[in-house]
Amino acid sequence: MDRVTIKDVAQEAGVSITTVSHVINETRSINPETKARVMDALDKLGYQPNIIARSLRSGKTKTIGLIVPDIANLFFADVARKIEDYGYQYGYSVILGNSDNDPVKQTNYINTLITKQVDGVIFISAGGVIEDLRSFYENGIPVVVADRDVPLELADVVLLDNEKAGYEATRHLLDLGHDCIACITGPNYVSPSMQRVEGYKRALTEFGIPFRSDLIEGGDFQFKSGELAMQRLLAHPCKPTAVFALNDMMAIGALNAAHDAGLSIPTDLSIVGFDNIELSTAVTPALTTVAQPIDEIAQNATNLLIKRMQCTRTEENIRVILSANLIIRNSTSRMVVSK
Amino acid sequence: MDRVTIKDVAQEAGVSITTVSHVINETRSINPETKARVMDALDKLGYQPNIIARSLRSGKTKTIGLIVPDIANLFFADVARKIEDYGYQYGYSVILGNSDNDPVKQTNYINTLITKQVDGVIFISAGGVIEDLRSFYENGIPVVVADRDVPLELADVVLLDNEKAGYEATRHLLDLGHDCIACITGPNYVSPSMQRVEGYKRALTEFGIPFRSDLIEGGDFQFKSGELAMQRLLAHPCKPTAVFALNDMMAIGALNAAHDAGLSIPTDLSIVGFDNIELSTAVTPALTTVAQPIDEIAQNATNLLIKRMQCTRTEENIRVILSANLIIRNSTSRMVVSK
DNA sequence: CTGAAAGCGCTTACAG
DNA sequence: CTGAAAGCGCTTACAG
Repeated sequence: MDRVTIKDVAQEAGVSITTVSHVINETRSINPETKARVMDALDKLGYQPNIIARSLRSGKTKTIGLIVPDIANLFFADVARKIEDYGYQYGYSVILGNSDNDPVKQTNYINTLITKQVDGVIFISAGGVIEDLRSFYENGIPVVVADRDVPLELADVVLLDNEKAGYEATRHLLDLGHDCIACITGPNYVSPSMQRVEGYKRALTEFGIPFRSDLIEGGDFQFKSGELAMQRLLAHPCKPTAVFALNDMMAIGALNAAHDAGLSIPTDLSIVGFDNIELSTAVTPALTTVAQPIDEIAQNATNLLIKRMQCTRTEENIRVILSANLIIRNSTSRMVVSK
Repeated sequence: MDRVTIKDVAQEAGVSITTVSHVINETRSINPETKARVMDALDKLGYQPNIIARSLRSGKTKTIGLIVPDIANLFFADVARKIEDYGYQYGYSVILGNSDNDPVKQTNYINTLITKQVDGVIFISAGGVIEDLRSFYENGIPVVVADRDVPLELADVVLLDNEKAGYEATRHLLDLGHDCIACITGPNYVSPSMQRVEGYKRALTEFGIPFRSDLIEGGDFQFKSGELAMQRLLAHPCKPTAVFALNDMMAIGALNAAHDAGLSIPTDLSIVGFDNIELSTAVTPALTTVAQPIDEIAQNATNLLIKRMQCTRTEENIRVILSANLIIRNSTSRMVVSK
């Protein structure tokens, strides 16, 4: 039950630990017979390297930290899953930190990850005191900022073109003839929310429709907030005939509020979501939504980080901007000029 | 930018590293003045212990592994979040492994966690070759099995009384007058699914209703499977008036299939789910469901594991069986004796 | 082609 | 009350 060490193997094979180490790591050429003896010993004793010792020596832990704002948001769950997959492919484990949209928890995680000596971090901000990120920098830990931009130029960044995506979603509703389009936003200190709203405004302007701030309802990207926002909108004098919710979770909340109010979707109200989580096809009606390229986000973030960790990239920080993709399903339809 | 070590601190304070170590860990009494000097040096240099070195020495990594079958299932996402919280409280980080219901990935993760030398593991099985668990045992890594039972008595176990929960859910439908009650199950090699079905059968028997295997549809605990199962049930000659889906994700899928088929819930069809994920209140109608005590599950699992890791418990393995709690919402109603 | 030894940064018997 | 030194399990210059 006691762990087998390189020393045991050396003894078994009758060679030095140096040789065993070189056999294991293939770091120098070894007499084939010696090598075979070592291999046998390795096998016989069931040697497993102690990576703690290896880490101490190399200064690398082969571990990356991932901080997400809300793991119960299926979008982040998906992103986390993909990042884990890609990390695994390159031999990295992922320590997941769920900041729960709480800047204090976020700070705690940042400190934990530093203490744990992760080799790198993928960071999806919950907002708050982003100065914390500087600690990574000061500890020489590379960071890739994903999904939500952060006003500190200390990291590579992988983002969506949220402005364009917001524009296209709104444009879709405008093309269907809607002219009273509400918007349920995320927290306004979060860059994707702000930028999608910018896109929304641009589309309105293009169609000569004045922007009305009273058609903007603030949510927090969770179900409940979408439901509550929709309820407020339903009480609005200018009954909106369409709603652009800045994520699917809130769109689903809005859908329910509308159902509860006896509206039929999309006849009485068109709804567009954002993210294209799996659930968006599972609700009724299936949600028209803006698909995020989750796989690309995860892949780019992981790749950039790995390059930094392995120092194959030491140049300037890079900004990757990806494109979203409107998916038209059954929650939107041409405005009915009824009543 | 170079890490500050205990040696730097010793030099700064003009003492030995032994003394610094003892100050840090409060492991022996130190002359107050010396102590103050060391504290100052610690502070001034911003010393952070290198936990890798500490781990190498102590053989402990203060890390626990958590293996879940599907992180995109909100139930597991919630469990994971809670376990992480509790672990954090005791100074443990959590490495999350998502087996994706894939026995091969599960085996991979098991090996990764062993390699990473986690101090303990909380294991929610995806089924498959559970013999893998033995490797933890052989490496002296304590395991707590949660949610899904495993036919190996090598670990403490935290489970729900699934039979009783299944009974109560079915009983609720029977009390409402339903007598043709379908059941959408999970994979049948997974203990909670089997046991909930047992409870379902017992309730039927108690009401003198013969069990009909053609009213059982197999799913995989994901949305889509609930939807597909419901579609099959709708084509069933004996139109069931009620469905017991063994988790909320499938219940929501079933809800949609029913909506799509033009049924109104609960008038035409009652649906009971299982888990009480947040989403169950966000769909329309809100789901009657069996609430799992997620917090208790997480807390018990974490506590048992911590005791094992700290060797404060060395006795026989323990089995904690928790109770679920039926929550009646709007997706179930008295059977209408119509048509 | 191979080995003895230093060193990664800690903790902790051992000695005084 | 304090310190010198061994040792955790590796990797890797250095030497031959």
